[in-house]
Amino acid sequence: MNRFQNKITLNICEMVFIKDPNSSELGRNIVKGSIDLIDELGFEDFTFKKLSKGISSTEASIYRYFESKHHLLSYLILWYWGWQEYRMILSITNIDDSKEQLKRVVKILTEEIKEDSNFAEINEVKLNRIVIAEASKIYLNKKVDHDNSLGFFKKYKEVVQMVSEIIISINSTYKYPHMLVSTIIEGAHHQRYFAQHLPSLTDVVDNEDSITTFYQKLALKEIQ
Amino acid sequence: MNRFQNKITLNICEMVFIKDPNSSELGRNIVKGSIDLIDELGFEDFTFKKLSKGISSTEASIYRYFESKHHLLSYLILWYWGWQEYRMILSITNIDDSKEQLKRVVKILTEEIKEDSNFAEINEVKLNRIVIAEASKIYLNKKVDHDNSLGFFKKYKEVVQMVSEIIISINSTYKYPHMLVSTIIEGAHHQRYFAQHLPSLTDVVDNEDSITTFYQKLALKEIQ
DNA sequence: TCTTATTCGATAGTGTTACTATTATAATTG
DNA sequence: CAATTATAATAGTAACACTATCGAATAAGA
Repeated sequence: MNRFQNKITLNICEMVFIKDPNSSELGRNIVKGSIDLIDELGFEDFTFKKLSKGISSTEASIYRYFESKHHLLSYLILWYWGWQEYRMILSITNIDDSKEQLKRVVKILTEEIKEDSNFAEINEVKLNRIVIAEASKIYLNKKVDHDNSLGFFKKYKEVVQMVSEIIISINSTYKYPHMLVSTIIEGAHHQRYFAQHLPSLTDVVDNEDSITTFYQKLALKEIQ
Repeated sequence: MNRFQNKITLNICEMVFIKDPNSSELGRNIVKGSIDLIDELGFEDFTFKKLSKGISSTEASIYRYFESKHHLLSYLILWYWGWQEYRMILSITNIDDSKEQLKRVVKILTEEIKEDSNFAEINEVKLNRIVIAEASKIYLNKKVDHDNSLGFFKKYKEVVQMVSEIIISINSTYKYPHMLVSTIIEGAHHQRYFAQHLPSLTDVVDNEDSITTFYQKLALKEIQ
């Protein structure tokens, strides 16, 4: 299983970092430490100063890897979507029925994340919470067009494109595949957040994954 | 028409401001000026110092109305949902068919906003752009539970509840009305933003409102 | 009209954040 | 071993998010 690790890591766009954090111990500590700290404090209260204390390094050293905390967050999100893409590809390998493929990828994109032992330095559960609570901040700002041109959202787009192609193979005349997919992904993230903090905006019941069920059914009904 | 103005304005939760901005010229300038400036600069680069210059006042004076820029943004969003609620109520008055009601409220929640001359001091077009690009920041942070307990999201919840009730009157056994409604609202906002900045995540075509069409159809198919 | 309270602008100040710059030392590579 | 590179340590800056104080203008009440 480990053979995938390098592949995914290396795929991350070089524009997002100054020096590849995967190339050194300090770099890996920055990534690992930032996941812990952003999850704990939220992105607003997260600073390089606090991170540097946590990993026994200095602010200036972290700046040699990432231009800003915004870039570091973008790196984490990019890694996440690379990882999700890899999980999606695995999950539909050898599955011929497109509807079954769709069900499986929607499950991956909407379910609660469990830790993946293949990537020791990344806590996927925490990273998923970060994606839910912080990811939109990397594009909801005035630098979005610039960052987009540097490839910050490439992996996310690939994921959307991949699911869209499955949808088209189910119904080749369906007009809004990308809209449907991005609605499902963002929607599922919102629902998980609402379930925790604003429950009256959702209908989540315990001991069943109503979020995944909801979006799986929604997708199939919609594209018929 | 003007008779609605006070009603909506007064409905805004008092916890969100220190002094009611509607009670003075300065207060109204703060609101008007902040809409212009947040739309122009984005919430991150927006500061009370810049705003105070723009309205020829001082930072300290603005702090007498709002505890922080976060509170000011929350006020704007709260106003927006109060306004949307009022538009929704008007749009379904005397309409008996629940499906037609649903189509109409979904249209209001997903369409491109035109200016409403009833509220001179608020530029609804700019405010809508702010809601799309900045609104999620008022709940995607560690203060969400506290702010929720103070009623910051009350109007948004009421809007979701109102549409959910229409859905239930169409299909009383439907299990996920709130999930569907919040998915539609957040989804539509995302699609408008993606259409501008990340077009490969959506399928927007010019000279037709595909976003409204998409969500109207999605809603009806889903609850059948 | 005199008093009192409120509002607002002006100014100053504080701690924190998001960086940048410099230097010395330790580790790695050729 | 020499040369390069990586890192830690330290210092410094401009901007930001406030807080505090004070005095002038205005409005409200007696």
